[in-house]
Amino acid sequence: MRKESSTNTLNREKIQGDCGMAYTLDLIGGRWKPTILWRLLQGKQRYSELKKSIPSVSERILVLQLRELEKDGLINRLVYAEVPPRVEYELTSSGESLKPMLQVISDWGNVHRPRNTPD
Amino acid sequence: MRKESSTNTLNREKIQGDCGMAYTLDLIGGRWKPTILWRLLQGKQRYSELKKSIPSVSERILVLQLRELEKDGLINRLVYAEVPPRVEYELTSSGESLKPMLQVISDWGNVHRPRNTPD
DNA sequence: CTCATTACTTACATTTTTGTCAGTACTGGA
DNA sequence: TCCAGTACTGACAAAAATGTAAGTAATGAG
Repeated sequence: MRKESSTNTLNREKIQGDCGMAYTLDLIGGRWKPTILWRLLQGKQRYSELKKSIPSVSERILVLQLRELEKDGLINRLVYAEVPPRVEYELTSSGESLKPMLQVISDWGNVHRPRNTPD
Repeated sequence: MRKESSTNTLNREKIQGDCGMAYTLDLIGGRWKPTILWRLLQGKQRYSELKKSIPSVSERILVLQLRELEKDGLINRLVYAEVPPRVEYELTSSGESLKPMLQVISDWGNVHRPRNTPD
């Protein structure tokens, strides 16, 4: 998915190495990652529950974002040897440690963003 | 640059309307925005100074990111009627209000990221 | 044997972001 | 007239992110 040595990738890596902010933002910056993390802060969730609670993601993308969060050590994927399959996702301790930060980010946004009109 | 009604764009807008976190992350999430904001937290900077302090950005992208930050109300663009031209960028009060949040994001990243080896 | 259930994959297409490189506009001074 | 200096802009190209639609694997219930 990523070329190894495009200027784009090199720049990304360079910035992240220099700047904690860029690193953090890359981890939580995917389209659906904030939503997923927010859900998981409420506790462990099955794949199907996540899917239901975020109806506009396609499965492909949901899985993709979950895999990245897992690779980055923010969530755990718990597979139960059952049929039909059961897979649960939960925050790692590293993921949990995001909580205060996510709260601050959320608060800033809620103060400054234009709101959706509730119907 | 953006189609108005691609699923992609609609999803972005929907999420942002529902979730302060997604809104905030979209504002500060561009490749060079954290770096630019970090610079500007140190004070007003001329275009040429920004360019010099971030040597790997191309001018086109630098300008693009500055324009977006401006559109989103985080920075001001001050144009002096001089020749050769002089343009300075500074944080708005809204931009300044990001400071504690950026600090938290930066700190989290610095604790958790793998470091660049200093040469 | 067939079906329902769950958690995915795969192939492909579209949209968005980022980057390259060359050029422009202005004007005061040599 | 020609050039230096500053802050851009434009045409084009590559890479990355996101989305669509259809299919797969396993197995216990009926």
